[in-house]
Amino acid sequence: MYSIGDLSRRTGVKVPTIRYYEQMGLLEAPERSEGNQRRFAKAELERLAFIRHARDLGLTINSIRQLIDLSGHADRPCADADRIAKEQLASVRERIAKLQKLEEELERIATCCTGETVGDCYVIRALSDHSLCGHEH
Amino acid sequence: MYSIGDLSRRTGVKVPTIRYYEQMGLLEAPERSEGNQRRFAKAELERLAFIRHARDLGLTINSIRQLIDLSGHADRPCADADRIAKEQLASVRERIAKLQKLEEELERIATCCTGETVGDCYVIRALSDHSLCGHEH
DNA sequence: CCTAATTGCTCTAGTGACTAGAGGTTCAAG
DNA sequence: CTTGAACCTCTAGTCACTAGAGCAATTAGG
Repeated sequence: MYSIGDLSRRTGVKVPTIRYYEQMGLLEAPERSEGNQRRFAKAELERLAFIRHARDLGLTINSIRQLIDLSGHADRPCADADRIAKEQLASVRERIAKLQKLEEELERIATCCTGETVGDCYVIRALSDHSLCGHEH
Repeated sequence: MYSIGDLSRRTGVKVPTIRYYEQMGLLEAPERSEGNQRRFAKAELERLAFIRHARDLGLTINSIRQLIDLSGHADRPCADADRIAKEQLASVRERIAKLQKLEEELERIATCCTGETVGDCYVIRALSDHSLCGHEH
């Protein structure tokens, strides 16, 4: 039996966040001590590690809830789990592509500033004048 | 003089978002018609385009406010503007690096699922068992 | 000039995934 | 038995919007 603090130390998930996950239905309401404090079993530790991992991978609370529901039915086809992972992958790739465009543009903006005062600062001019951009966005 | 809808159409910023920016102090409170509707001058159109551009580049409202304050003092050294742009560039690069790690891992997870049912689904096992990961995170 | 459709107004509340704080209770070590 | 850390619940705040209610003003057509 782990206290909420134990769980937090073992998974790296902060204490209020664990309570939040419980509230959101990702963790089931655990047993309580006589004094009403949470006491978690090993299964809950593992589930929290799962949640942590999935969050690190950028899955939303909702996606994680779906996966947890899924994993409760070991007999179902895993196409859904596969789909969630693939969707996540697609969204990550999209975000990367978008950020790389920004990187390019910021690079140009941030390295070309030769002015001495704000009046002729390239950063501010570039932000004001879209036409200085390398490409559309 | 532009109505809020004109401004919205010209900049691509939604009407409620324009009001939100005003509330946040990014746009100054504009003149009003006799019937209390906002009437924007050209300067405000330009400022909104600036804001839009900066938001597209991922700058926070706070950073944008700083840049706007800065641009009001054309005589100041532009080191601050430069710093904001560089910080933004660094944060974008960080985000890209992080996402690329996720991409790698999701790729592995999403493409290796050969199981037919959730019981032996690689996606769910990989999320449960951190040790299946290619690298630390 | 009148009417209807569109656009505008303010205000409140909701989103996601937490985080912070108040004000109180329980637990474990010494 | 005391003390201080850890725990409890509840509310509110974060960021950058978005949605909706319930009205008022504007504009285009007839």
